Amino acid sequence: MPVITLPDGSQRSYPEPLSILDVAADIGPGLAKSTLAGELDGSLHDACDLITTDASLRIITARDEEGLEIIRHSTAHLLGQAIKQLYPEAKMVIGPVIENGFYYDIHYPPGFSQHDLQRIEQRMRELAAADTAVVKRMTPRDEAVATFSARGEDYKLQLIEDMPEVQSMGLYQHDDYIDMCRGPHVPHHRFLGSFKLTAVSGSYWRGDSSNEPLQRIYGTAWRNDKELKAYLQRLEEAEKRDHRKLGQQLDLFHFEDSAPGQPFWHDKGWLLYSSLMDYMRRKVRAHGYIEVHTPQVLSLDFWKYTGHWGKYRENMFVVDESAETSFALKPMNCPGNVQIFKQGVKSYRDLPVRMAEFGKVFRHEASGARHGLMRVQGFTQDDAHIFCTPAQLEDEVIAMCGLINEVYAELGFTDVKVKLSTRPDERIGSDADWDLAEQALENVCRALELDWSLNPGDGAFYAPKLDFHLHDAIGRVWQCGTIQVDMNLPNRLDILYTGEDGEKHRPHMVHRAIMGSIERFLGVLIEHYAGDFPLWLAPVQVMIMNITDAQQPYARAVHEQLLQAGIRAELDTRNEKVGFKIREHTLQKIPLLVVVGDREVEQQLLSVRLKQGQDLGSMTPAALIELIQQAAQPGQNDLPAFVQQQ
RNA sequence: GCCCACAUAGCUCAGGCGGUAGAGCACUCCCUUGGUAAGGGAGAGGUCACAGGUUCAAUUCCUGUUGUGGGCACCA
Repeated sequence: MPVITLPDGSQRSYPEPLSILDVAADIGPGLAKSTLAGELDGSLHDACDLITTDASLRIITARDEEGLEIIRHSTAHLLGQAIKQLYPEAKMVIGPVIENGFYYDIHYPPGFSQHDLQRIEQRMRELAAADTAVVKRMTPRDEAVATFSARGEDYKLQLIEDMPEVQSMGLYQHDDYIDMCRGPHVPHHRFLGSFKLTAVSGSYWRGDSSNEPLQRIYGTAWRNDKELKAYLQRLEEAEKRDHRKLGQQLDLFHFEDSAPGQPFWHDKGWLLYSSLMDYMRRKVRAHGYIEVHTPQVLSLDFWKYTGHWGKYRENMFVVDESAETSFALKPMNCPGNVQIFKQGVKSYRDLPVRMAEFGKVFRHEASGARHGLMRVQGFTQDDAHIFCTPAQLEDEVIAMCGLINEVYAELGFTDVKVKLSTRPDERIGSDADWDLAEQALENVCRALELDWSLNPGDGAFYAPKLDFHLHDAIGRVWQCGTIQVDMNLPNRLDILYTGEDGEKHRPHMVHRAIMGSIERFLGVLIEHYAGDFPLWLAPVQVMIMNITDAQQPYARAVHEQLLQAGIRAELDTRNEKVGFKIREHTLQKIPLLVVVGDREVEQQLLSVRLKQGQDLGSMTPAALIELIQQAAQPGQNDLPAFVQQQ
């Protein structure tokens, strides 16, 4: 005699158990037709599942987020069906839902080519159009084992072995295909159809590279073709702001075979790079840091002493290993900074020492890991190490969080989330130290009311950390800043300070980076701004164009004047029409375009327009200089709005 | 490191079932001196990533290497 409570609070009672779909049908035939599943007392169930007791029920349709996930999950099963028909020897592994779609891992040693993908997708379309019902059956364990044994699905059998406590599992069948799943799934294939297979790649059984390799096929799936199309368009948009593409188009940097994973910065890219570095230098000085600089190449003995050789030799570039004294390029700045701290005797009066180093480090990466500026082999970190007393620890971390958020806001990132990563299984140091360090970080998160969450087990092997995740202009997340409370390196490298009591004490050491790798951060910035940098970062801030040769002397004089004022101005005196010049420099995303013709020369004025097209009318060179100096400030990231306010 | 692709002019790309290649833009020169997103003409430009192999002949086919792209694994 179940009584069903619906989301609007209304109740319906029924004489005997009935399915979720039955309830939907009772509410209305339209709802029944679009029912995908139901949420019963907070957990998702298939539409065919019976309701035997009183419960609250929410019908899930494609409009719900859960509905979309169900569609994606079922499309993965559709992929499975197509694969098994076309490649009967393939063994299905797992097919989960991911952001925007799904994938399926498949054991199929010959591998799938792009051509296979098209073939599979074609078959999926045929299957989706065939108007097939999906039938769920809760199946006793031994029967499920028998089913998958008969079908040669070795991996499904292993998955069953992984859940010894489960006595019956949901098997979903459509036509000749059977898959095991927690569900729910769509009740019928008419809900499927707006999908596309997007990529094929490799993966590993249980995600472990020492296990056998698997094939993974990625797909995207949506409620309808309109959503699918919109998604594919979003992908195109993201492609347009790809930093590698923009780096080429805007002449910022290039890569070449002679230096894999190391950018050649062109003048415009280096202006960007320098602007960022200048900005950070000013910032850290203002926040009480000292800046140091340590050697690039240090002896292997030193790296053995610090422990890096033991742990990271695979990723270290070694110089002349056969020589009597071997050296390696530094992969990290911390040991060098510690060496500076160790010079002389430190008193508690000297602490905290906030030591910044814009140190260039080199890390040899696995061949498949490199990726434009996002993963390079030689890069500069905006690194710092804070040496402090235990009593100072939390305040120092609080100050760092303040600095980090200030920098992000000025760079145009307002949506910042923090993850507290705690001790991993493989680690060094005592549990007592880990307790202390983790507690300090958590205290800070609470005290500052950061938007934070726990990421258990994801800390570095030597320290727990706060990681800062930025959300960019198109919603992607980038992990950039990090704060790591390290109780281990001070021990290992034996650093000490003299306390108030005259005794030697061990300082705490906090590693911290805001941008992380400058190279990578520039990649993020390029994509965030789509190459449209705010005035204070734009490599070229102003382009001066003459209309005919007659204005060349005046244009040159104005150019000089702007350069003298410290403005990044360029001059275009080419024999081209002004419309042509404007088009080119607009495409080069130069914020301010200045035109000088006879009228301007006569009145000693400049005709100014914004990249976005607004005409700012005429102004004197001095007025333009003042405008730029006021607008080109960190944090001032919207020139049209700034101009509007003037 | 693993899976699947890719590498042709400065850039974006076409081409060829084996007979050393083409377009647009950029570049150089000429005409044009034009007021806010492409004025016109001519010219120059390539060891078809690199190394082997097959072949009378390889940019094209095969193998390997390097690099790049999408993922996996890794990421102090």
